[in-house]
Amino acid sequence: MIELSGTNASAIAERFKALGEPMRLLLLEALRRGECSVGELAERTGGGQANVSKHLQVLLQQGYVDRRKEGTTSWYRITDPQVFRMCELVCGGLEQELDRKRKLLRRRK
Amino acid sequence: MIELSGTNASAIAERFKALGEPMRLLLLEALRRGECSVGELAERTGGGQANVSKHLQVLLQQGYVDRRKEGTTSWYRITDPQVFRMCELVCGGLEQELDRKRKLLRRRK
DNA sequence: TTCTTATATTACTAGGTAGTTGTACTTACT
DNA sequence: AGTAAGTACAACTACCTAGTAATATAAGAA
Repeated sequence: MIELSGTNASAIAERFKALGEPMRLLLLEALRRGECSVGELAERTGGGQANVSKHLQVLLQQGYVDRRKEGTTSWYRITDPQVFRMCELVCGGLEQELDRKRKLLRRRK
Repeated sequence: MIELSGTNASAIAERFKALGEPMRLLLLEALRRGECSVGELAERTGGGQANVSKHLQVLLQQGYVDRRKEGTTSWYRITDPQVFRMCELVCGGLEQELDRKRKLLRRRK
């Protein structure tokens, strides 16, 4: 088991950081339906081609997505659906956090 | 249920980004044992007082930790242990990723 | 009050990164 | 060969942020 301390903290932080960007989350969400090309990902997310390609490299390096080349097009797909389990956890935390802040606002009235 | 798209992507990314920093992961790990003051957290992590304090503000804002003031000292504690579930998931992914890269290296020999 | 302790905040610097533009590369087609 | 399409990459800019040093704030002790 990898411990959350010392040298490993950097590697683990890198993996979290890769998810800490709205565009990359949108790309993962778009890939949820299945394999997709760079061009179509750019369309779905509304991002520029070069930018989408660059973000995909980050996700690829961290192993969140995999790539398959066919002719001139690159097909990307989710490597490990566990990513979405993490998103659910962080969404749950987000809901709790929103509730907490709503209560604080109510208390101030 | 919060959807991973549109406006929410930014809020979710913020929560991931808060975990995408080695020092903040070290702080969470240090807090795993229980409530702790800023000074002791600085000692345990080897960070400067100002830096530790600033990182704690980020974790506080994202709701990962909670604060209790007593005299001049601030006591921080983990709000939701689910954070560590996320760390386990990302650690699992990290191990898979390391395995994958080891295999790639072996194949090149 | 004055001094000390613990924490938060400000100002600053250096390094990192998202987004864009332009371009190179690769493959397929005619 | 030449052309077109799809992707990756390099250079650039603007912004963000981690870390540090200095200072501010607040509570308690002498």
